[in-house]
Amino acid sequence: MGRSPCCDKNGLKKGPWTPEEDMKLIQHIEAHGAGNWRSLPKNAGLQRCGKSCRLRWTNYLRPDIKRGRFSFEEEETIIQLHSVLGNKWSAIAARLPGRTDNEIKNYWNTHIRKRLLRMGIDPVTHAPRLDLLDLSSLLTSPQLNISNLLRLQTLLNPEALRLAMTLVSSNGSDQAHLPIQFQPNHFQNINIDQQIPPNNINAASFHNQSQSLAMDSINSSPQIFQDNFMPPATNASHHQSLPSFCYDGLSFSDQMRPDLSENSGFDQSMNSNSNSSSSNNNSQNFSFDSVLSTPLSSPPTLNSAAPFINGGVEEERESFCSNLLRFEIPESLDFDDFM
DNA sequence: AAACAGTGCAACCGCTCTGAC
DNA sequence: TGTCAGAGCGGTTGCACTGTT
Repeated sequence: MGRSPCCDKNGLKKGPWTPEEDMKLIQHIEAHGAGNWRSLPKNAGLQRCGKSCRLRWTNYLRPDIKRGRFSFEEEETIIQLHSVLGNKWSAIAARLPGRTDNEIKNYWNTHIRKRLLRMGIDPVTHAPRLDLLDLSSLLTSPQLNISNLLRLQTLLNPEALRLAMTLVSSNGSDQAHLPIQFQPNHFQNINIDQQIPPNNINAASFHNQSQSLAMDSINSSPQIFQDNFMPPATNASHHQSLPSFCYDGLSFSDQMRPDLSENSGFDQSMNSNSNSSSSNNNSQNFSFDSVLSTPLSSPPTLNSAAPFINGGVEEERESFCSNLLRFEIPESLDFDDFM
């Protein structure tokens, strides 16, 4: 629409800011306040365009900017908010005092996104995806066999799982032991995602969480993987001892339920989750309603994160990231605020 | 020790959207 | 209603730092 460029490029400096430029900008804003970015460079004696000044101020020089590594809580909050808001970095930044949208975006792209991908979680949808996992490492795991894959079937992308099954079978497993679910064309019948109402974002989100929790158990340590996915216990009563977190409202059939040992990391994770829920009514039943009943006055709950606050190595964080994917969203949270 | 590759981050670009006038 | 400035966003670049060979 014939709009003039934001600044005259001729004679304007680009690139890293010098301390002198920073001082000029800070002193000018302290004296006159932020705003009028177009005229600010001239008034402040800066050879920069207004946009560059605005970005420098908002992303770096603002006195309330918090520098340094993201804490565990911040990281958790980013993931939680991103699952709800998507790439609305400014909206996310508004919930993280001292952090800028640009900083959060960079941190997401360089750290969180990569880590979610390594965990086999789609950073866009926050859904677990086996095709994003390092399948080769899974397949070389001594714990991998048909039984283990059977246990994974409720959690993973069916097509990817079928590929895994094919690979395992080709490695010498007896295909005669393949259950009916793994026969050709059967996976489409257990496509979990198809059971989620396509427009029910909340349901899908929490559905993703439950899958993410399980995926994290798989990914975080071989021992947990073994605990959760070694040959099935024959005691069917285990199902009854499980919280119904994974299944409520999702129409999982009994056949699709993972058979988890009572003392598995998965189970413990579930229990800790229900224990930390403000709506916990001492029942192990977990429904979306209970998740949504967290009071608005409290920020997104940071469950059991204390040992890793502002510390801990990357591996620790990864092994603990079941919490990262655990959401407690206040029922009265007005999502319109974000939009 | 040097060369190289990988990584993280600040900063920029180009575009769209929003609200004030 | 059109124009404009500011804000926001996704993508990208350049450079410093670090780890590996």
